[in-house]
Amino acid sequence: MKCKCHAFFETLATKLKMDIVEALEEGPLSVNEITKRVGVERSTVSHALLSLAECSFVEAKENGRQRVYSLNKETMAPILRRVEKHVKKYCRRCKK
Amino acid sequence: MKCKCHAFFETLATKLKMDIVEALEEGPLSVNEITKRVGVERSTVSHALLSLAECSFVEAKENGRQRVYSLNKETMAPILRRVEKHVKKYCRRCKK
DNA sequence: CTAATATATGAATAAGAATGCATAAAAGGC
DNA sequence: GCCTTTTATGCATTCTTATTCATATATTAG
Repeated sequence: MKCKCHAFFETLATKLKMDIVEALEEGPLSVNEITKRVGVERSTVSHALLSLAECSFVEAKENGRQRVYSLNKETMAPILRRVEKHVKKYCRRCKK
Repeated sequence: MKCKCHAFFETLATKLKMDIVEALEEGPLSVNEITKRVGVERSTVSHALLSLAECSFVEAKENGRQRVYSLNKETMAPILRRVEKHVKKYCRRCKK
């Protein structure tokens, strides 16, 4: 990497944000719907979504007073596949 | 992802650890050599290397009193390529 | 225009993790 | 066996970041 963008990984480095990413793998969701699934404060979800959006991991579409977020699958899908592969092969904790 | 392994990203989420990864992209290095390149305490590098090794991002080989670390390219190479692609396309900060 | 719903923003706190120092352990040279 | 080199470990401190609360903004309904 030319660009020392550890920010890429920082942005994904919490359970909440990965929970959000996983929720969005199924399809676009509003902030409210996401909040219901991940079980934390709405404002917390907002903060997380904004940081994910800043790095273009998710994208927001206005829909009336709702904001519907969807995953940047172009980037995320292949990376998540790779991660899963690695975890399956190497991670002692995770493969339980 | 079935496995909620945000630990995957946590482990890569600091400048130091990414500096180490980048140094190792060229080829295996001892702790000392790595330390020279990244410009922090040796023990700090040790700590970072251990956490990288725990997640199998790097691997250590004993060589006398040295420990030579090398990158798990199988996992890291494709992921780093993807990250670079994403950054080039989306990251405003990073593409300067 | 007022009330209600949906989301974002800012500031304070709390939590967690990185870093560095001091020390230990392991290996090799003399 | 002792000293030197290399790396690791444990603990204390310092940073950083996530989270929450309180508040603001925006949109729609009535």
